[in-house]
Amino acid sequence: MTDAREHEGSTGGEDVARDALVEISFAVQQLLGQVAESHDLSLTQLRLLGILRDREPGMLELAGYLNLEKSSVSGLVDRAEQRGLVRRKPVAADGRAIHVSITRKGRAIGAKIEHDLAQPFARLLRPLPPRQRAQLVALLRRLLDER
Amino acid sequence: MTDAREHEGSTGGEDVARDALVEISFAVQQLLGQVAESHDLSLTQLRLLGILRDREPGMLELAGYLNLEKSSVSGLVDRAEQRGLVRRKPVAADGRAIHVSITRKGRAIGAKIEHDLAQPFARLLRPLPPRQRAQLVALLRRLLDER
DNA sequence: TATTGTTATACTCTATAACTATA
DNA sequence: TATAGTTATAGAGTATAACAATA
Repeated sequence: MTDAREHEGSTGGEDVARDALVEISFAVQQLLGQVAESHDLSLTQLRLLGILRDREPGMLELAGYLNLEKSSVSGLVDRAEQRGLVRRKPVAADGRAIHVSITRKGRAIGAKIEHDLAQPFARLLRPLPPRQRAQLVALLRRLLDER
Repeated sequence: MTDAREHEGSTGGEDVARDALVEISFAVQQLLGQVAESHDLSLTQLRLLGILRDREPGMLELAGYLNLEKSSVSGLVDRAEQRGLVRRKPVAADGRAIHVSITRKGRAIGAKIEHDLAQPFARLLRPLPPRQRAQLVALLRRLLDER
């Protein structure tokens, strides 16, 4: 939007790239948010279910995954537990610790949301034929994996 | 993550594409959020400043841009106004309406944030040489523009 | 009556600081 | 003392419903 590229030592195409990334990021977040909301879940709750799909972390570990304070996670897990989506399990080896696991209900809702996401993503990706789609994935993966 | 691709009429590569888009979206949001937070702004407040950079919308219009209820926007603008970032202006032609405009201070902070975003985005994009970067932009633009 | 915006209320999300219980 | 987790508290963000003022 600005003409920063004129003044700084940019490699070129940096701002259009930034704009495109910002826009796609908001588009995807909106999409995720809408589907989650249709199941009465916030994006954070959805992330929680996603993390618990194949893990049973403690609260601190969970805070790490979610990039939240442990006290925030307490509340998050409280609300999810009240809704029967997750469960706190005492840890035999350490009386202070607990592990958080997903319930059958939580897993079912997660699966339903994942299913519901297929359509919107298919629509979003429709403009790209398979070859270009693969190209996009390769480019994004390179950004993500070399972070 | 699931094997949905086995059961539904997918074009192929749909889930890796979805995963990549979700991941990049969270990465970008985190980046934006961190820079905004370093100026004590939420992502929504940052969006607000961005919208007001070249517009003076009414509350309903603003709610449309932000995809929020008008009452939510009232609070949002309240807080931004208290911090001196935006201003409510009465509209001569319609006694019910107001226009929201950005203050010099708001514009300055927005500019500072935009400046601060250059580095992190440059780092994120570093793995891609110019040609591939252009390719990525072209692919993303096609997704975004044909929504 | 319809429209623009605000207010009242309630809940989620988040953080900081203080606390409890266990190691 | 250090660590895992919770609680107390506060504020932002959001929605719904009711309201006030103007059109």
